[in-house]
Amino acid sequence: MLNTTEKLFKNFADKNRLRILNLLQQRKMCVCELAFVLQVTQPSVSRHLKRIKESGLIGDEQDGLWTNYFLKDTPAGKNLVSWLKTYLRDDQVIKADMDRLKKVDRTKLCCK
Amino acid sequence: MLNTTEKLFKNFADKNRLRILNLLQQRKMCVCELAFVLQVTQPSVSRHLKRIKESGLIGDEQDGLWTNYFLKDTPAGKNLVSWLKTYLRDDQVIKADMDRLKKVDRTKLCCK
DNA sequence: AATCTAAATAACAGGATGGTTATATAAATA
DNA sequence: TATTTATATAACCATCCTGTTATTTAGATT
Repeated sequence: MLNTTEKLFKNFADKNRLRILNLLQQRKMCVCELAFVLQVTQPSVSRHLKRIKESGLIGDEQDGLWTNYFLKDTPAGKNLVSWLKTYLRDDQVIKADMDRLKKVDRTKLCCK
Repeated sequence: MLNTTEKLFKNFADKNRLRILNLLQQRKMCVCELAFVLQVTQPSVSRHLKRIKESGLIGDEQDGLWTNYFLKDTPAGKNLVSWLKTYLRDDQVIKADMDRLKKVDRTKLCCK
């Protein structure tokens, strides 16, 4: 319980994971889309996703070669994530993420 | 903003800081009381408190030789901490903390 | 002024974290 | 079946984290 809570909050204790959670609130996304929006490497995103998934906050589903990650409907998590959305709305980095999110096209991304 | 949020959540991303925040919700406490209840060393508690204080969640006041730490009334923090209280209520470690909290007597503690 | 004592700080060790590049895996397609 | 491609994993490195013990600081007391 204490351990679960610690793990839950660890998800929110990193800038890039906050950005990922904020993005997944908009829509499900694959790894290469997230890597593009965050502007970090694909393995880095993969590892963040793995961690968040282990705490039960997100799930994934296969879509051909792509793996879509999405927010799960957890009692504790959803509240925190939706709180995030409003709280970070005016942040410059978050805004820039949202802009890139609109432009992203998964068919033109990744290792090509 | 993103940085502030990251720092805020880092406070909650450690077991002992969760315990400290939970305890401070009961009453203001000095360092040696916290060290006794958590059963860790005084310098360890001092450093945790310093970190939490830097994020603005807690404040401190002098009381003779003692330094009392207390939860501050911050918009973001208070919500999270009160959520903590109910969420962790049934945890064994937290319960044991509460028991020790009742027994603690600062006049008989510390390096003596 | 000298001495106690609660708290802060310094210094250290072991382990976690987060980024990178290189490589392996597995689904889709030729 | 061979190849392509999105993702996962491994290996490495620098940094941070958290606990410890030893020491310093500063408020009280004698």
